[in-house]
Amino acid sequence: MTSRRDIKLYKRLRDAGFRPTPQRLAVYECLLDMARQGRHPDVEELYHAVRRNFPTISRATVRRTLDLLAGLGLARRITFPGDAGRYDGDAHPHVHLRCVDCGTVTDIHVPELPDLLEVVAARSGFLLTGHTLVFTGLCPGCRSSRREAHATQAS
Amino acid sequence: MTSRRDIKLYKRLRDAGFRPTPQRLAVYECLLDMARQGRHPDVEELYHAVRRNFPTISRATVRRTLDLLAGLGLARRITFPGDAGRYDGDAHPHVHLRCVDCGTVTDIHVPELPDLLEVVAARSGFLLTGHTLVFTGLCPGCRSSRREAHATQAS
DNA sequence: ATATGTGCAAAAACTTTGCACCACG
DNA sequence: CGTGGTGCAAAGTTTTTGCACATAT
Repeated sequence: MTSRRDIKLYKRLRDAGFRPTPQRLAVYECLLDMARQGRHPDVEELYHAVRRNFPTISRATVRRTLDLLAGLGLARRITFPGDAGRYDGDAHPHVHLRCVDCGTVTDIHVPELPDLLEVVAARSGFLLTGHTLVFTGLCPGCRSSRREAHATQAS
Repeated sequence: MTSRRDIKLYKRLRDAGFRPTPQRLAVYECLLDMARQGRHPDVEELYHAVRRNFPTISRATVRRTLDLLAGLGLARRITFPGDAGRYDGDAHPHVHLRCVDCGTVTDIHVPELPDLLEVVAARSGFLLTGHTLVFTGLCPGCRSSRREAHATQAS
């Protein structure tokens, strides 16, 4: 299970004074897999996913590892109102879009984002270290199904 | 306590088929007061604040009212990783800055935001209805105190 | 050896929900 | 009257914490 990709984490952990335990590598591996599929798991989902390859891991370790990864900048924690905390293995600055109807979360990389970051940093005097940018609305699919619904019941 | 400002809420509620109860007006009033001071209370804080003028109100009503206001677009719910949900009485699109050291949350209105909204909408096909934009980092104050700390302990 | 990390389970924190009573329309 | 709203308390979720055992340096 341990792939080439884990080497990055291995070194990163050592450099930061943490131990590259199998649990941590497994959680990271799993998180990256899900990110590649555009999935943003919560602790429970990740726990079950990791468990398939690492049957003895505990929820607490999954959570602690995720927070550790987030602290190292290797993962990002995103919170949506009315939802458990989720984690994204894609650490590059990007925006999350959440459909209020079907609940799916989509990643979108906008080229204007770095500019916005600079503007915010300049205007605030903050030293920026992270961000959580969530837009909510109706996804294309739910827009059309909602139109149909209206057309059917109303006038 | 009921001020001119509540008239807006009064009509808004009626129009949407909800009753303009004293509790709702009181919560809204209080939320706006805090927003004017740049504060972003959670349910508990708001509960105690409203209680001073409305001693019988319950936490549940505060929460239900806040969610109602958020649904009407009169308030905004913001969630920060590792923190209870907070509410902002300023419903205009703006960005939140949170200091990871002292925890304070600052509002910042950036003129580039509408542009970003448009780009996101265009690129995604979403019908955007809301957003939660949180940047995290070190505020100017904590930047300097951290420098001092380093200067003292390290080399 | 010793500082770190893990797993389990208990505790805490936050949010939602059911229900009896009240009030406006 | 009936629908919608409130207050209280219980139940449900999610997250944090304490502690004994295991592990890597």
